Amino acid sequence: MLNSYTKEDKVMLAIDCIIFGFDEEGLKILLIKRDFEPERGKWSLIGGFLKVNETLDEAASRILYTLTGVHDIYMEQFYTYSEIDRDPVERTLSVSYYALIDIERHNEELIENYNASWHSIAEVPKLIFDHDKMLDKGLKRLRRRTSIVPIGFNLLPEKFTMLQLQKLYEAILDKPLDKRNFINKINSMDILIKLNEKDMSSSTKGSFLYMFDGEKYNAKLTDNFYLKL
Amino acid sequence: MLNSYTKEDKVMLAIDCIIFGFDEEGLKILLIKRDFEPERGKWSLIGGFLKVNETLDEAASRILYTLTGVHDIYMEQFYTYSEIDRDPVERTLSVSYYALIDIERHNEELIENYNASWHSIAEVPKLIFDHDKMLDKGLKRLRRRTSIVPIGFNLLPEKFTMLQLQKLYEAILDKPLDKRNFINKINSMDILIKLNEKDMSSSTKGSFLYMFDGEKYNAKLTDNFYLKL
DNA sequence: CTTTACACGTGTAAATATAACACTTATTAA
DNA sequence: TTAATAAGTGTTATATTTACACGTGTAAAG
Repeated sequence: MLNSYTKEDKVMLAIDCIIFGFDEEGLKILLIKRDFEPERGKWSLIGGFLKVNETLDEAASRILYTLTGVHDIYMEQFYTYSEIDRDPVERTLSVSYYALIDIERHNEELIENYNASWHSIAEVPKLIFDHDKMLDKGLKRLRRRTSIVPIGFNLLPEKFTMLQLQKLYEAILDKPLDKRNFINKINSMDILIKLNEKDMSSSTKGSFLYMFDGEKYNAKLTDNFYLKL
Repeated sequence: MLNSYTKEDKVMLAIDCIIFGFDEEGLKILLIKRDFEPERGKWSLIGGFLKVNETLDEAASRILYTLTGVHDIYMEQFYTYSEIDRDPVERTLSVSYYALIDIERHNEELIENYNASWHSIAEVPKLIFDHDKMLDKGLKRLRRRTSIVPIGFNLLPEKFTMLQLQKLYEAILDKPLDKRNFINKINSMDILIKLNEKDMSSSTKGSFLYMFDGEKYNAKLTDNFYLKL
């Protein structure tokens, strides 16, 4: 804004989204196999273009909804990519987001229609354009964020066991955690509700189910309160 | 990219830059007083528009050079703002950067020509548009980054005293630090070169000058090596 | 009915990291 | 020679993090 308003250049803005999910096998991302040129048949993050009358968050929500059939997905914008030739067809910048969803809670049919599928984070194929770079940065951001702020719950069903939660953190941080230390840490934060309900699928004894207590968490947000796992 | 390439909307992209500087008085930012509409006479971050043939980093560098006369300024992109009416004149998104410069090393004349001036971080006036929000987020990012990665040196002259470095960190983190603990921490990182040269301006005894050792630092980057101040 | 198998749940001690704290030293100017 | 001033330097106490092992409850098998 050093100059007055004159006709400035305009560009196309893509939104590309890393959709993270989690199951017994670990951390996964949702990719689509492109059925159009360029790069037909190659794997790609989920994306779309910004419309002139929506915000980036709205565009990201729209794109996420289109593919998953789910509203109100947790997401965070993390970087804007602008290499001149990043998209070989036309000058396009891309604002990247990552999103966290409960892997059970999405529309299978939509995913199939769009040629999408889940890939373990350790076995992600080569992606188009600069999507590899995006994934790298997004994953790093996710790691940093989850170890500070309890956003990981977005990857779990509403009710979960302590072991599930631990496995989730292990998958995200890509390192083993000590069971007792983990439980002590989580409990000391006092942001979980312990239910009078057990998951009996994993053992004869059964393991208690927990829920994330968003209200308690929000009440604590004033102090600089964080995890560090 | 769920759809094939058709005519997608295009938008104007601004780049807005928080230029941080540091002197005896503390942490400062460079602001310009707008001499054009809208918001004439109001304070604003330093900005400009992306040209179709440059990357965001190039645009940011260009804008920084225009105002300061300095090349190769340390900078980091941190968020892209997209509220529909953030700019009342025309639909414009803004990619925000922060930059760190040695406050002594810029072109006074240019700054005057552009109606720019330095403002202590504690006394920043109301800014135009969503620039307040940008500053808030940028400052938070700077705080987090400086306490992890030694980027603070970019705000100091090449040679500096320990006390200067401590004052810098105190200014960025906005909290007092213990002198001995600070020096021990910094020394334990082993990324400074102690010069055989003293700054005599502050005391009769004089205090040793140091330089940041970028090579040593880079060599250590492999391990997860960080400050935590 | 008893035993076995299995994962759940729990606490303490050692090691490490952080935080608190005060005096001696070098130099110049009075 | 003395006084004044900021520089430089280590140790102890506290807090945090890590390491580590066994009793418990339940269902299925015998």
